[in-house]
Amino acid sequence: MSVRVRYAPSPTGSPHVGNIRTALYNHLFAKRHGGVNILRLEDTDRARFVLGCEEEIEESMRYVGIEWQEGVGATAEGGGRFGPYRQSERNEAGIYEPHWRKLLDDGSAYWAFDTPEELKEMREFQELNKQSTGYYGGQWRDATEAQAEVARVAGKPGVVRLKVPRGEKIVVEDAIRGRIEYESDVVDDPVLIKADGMPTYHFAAMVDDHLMEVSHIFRGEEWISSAPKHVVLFKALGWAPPVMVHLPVIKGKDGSKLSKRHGDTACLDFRRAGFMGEALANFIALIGWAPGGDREVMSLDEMAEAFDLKGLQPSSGVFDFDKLVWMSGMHVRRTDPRVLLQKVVEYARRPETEHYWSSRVPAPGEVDPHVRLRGLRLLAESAKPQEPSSHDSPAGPTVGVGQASMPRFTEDYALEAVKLEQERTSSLAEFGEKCEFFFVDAVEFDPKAVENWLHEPHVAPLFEWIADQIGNRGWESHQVAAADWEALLREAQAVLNLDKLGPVVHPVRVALTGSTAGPGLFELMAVLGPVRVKTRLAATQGY
RNA sequence: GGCCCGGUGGUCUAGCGGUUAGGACGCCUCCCUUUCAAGGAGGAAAUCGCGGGUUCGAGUCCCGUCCGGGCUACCA
Repeated sequence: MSVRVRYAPSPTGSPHVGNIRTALYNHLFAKRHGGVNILRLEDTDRARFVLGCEEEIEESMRYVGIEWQEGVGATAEGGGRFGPYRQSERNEAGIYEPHWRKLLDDGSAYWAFDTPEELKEMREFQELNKQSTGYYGGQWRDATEAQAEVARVAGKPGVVRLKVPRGEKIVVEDAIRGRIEYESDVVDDPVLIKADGMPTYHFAAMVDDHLMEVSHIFRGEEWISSAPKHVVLFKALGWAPPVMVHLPVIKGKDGSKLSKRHGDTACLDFRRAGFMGEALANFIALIGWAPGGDREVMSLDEMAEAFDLKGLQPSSGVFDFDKLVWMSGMHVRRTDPRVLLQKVVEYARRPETEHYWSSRVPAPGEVDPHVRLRGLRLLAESAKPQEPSSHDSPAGPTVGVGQASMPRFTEDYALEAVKLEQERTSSLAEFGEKCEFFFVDAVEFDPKAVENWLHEPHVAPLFEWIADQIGNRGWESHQVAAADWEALLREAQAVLNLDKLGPVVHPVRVALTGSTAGPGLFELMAVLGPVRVKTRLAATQGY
């Protein structure tokens, strides 16, 4: 049997991470078995339809790296040979009607004309008598065609309901949990066709799954209690049901269902926050799925190769943001620096990035979003293609003729900066504040760092000596390797008669970066270049 | 209320009748080191929700119970 799966969201809002995880599993499973992944839109509820969210669905999927070969947005002609793939269009095309007509004809379904008031009354009565609530027939389940005709002629709006057999056992086979049995007497008769002529999820989704030859249904756990209805429906239609896979929910840190309260929950929120799609995919895939062994950090391809229904979890999981950050860092480190720079620049240039951070109130201990944005902007700016230069030095070509003129920022310079920060950065956004000092004219100092390292008496003569040496050695006209910087600073240590390298390294670092933390000093100096080093050293006078 | 699903350290999980209950995040200590990370080595942290059984032996099987979640719409 060939694997055909579908992600079938309803366009009622931007997909959150739980939805996207379902979509991701579809993709992984399809890829694992060389099958087909379908994107189908369940837009049968006109009241809840949200304009523009179809794009958000596709964006979300592309962001985390989900591929689909068929359906809405697929490259195939018309989306594929089972189109259309929007249920509203399918209904218009008359795809569902013959099937519910057939159910009506053979007595598997019936017309019901209850008013909302009548239904409400029924429910209240049931609750009062501690019965299970639901529609178990009322006066319409066994009404004659003549009675139905009377109601129809009277202009009463009617719905088509499935006639769930009574006194039977309904067995649902769930791929994760196994066999689940239901007394058919507690399964109420679901509406198949609404009064407005639209099919409900129960009907449209199942008919489509069959027509589209779907082999496995991946969907949220909240569907599990509707599953018996679907089993009955398939049987009534004379079709074999697909394998059902009910996925556990993703909860927030406090154990409740993930919601706005928990911060970012929409998939695209994480793109705005600067997480690479693959990292998010890796992280959410592992809530509810264990690849076996001790594997955790995986690419999409690796996950697809390892994906197996057996690793799926029946219990719900908590979204642990800290672990996402860790996972994200692991992916940052795995990424080729050139690709990484490209991603950072792309991120920096996306308008939503600016919106996201500028409207954000920083949590205690969180970096100032404005510093982050400034760094991102500078990074993107420098990575702009410049007029061609003959030499591709990391320090970049110099502007003007004077010896001490400031080298311009180039893409290569940005690349070197990203390379140096790569292993200590855990998201695209973080490159903002991490790389900022590479690009600014005047470094912003951390008061504490200044206090600790710039007030030592040896600092002024140290900086002076280094500046002199840069001049004396004629370093300003070319780039200087990290090893040469190291040699210079070690010499400074000897000249100033310091017993450790620390008192040399730390003040210089503060002068150059404004901070006590960061990449290796010598490497960093090699990237900044002699001119900038000298300038920054001089700028600390007065501190 | 009714029906259904779930329950291994704070979190994600391995386990599938016999293990000192393993790994990962987070936390702590140490090493590496010019700082911060990363990396390496350790540590604290789970009587496997609880109570009964079955068994020589149970996280693993059975029953009960508690807690959490879902559904109970002409929403999906």
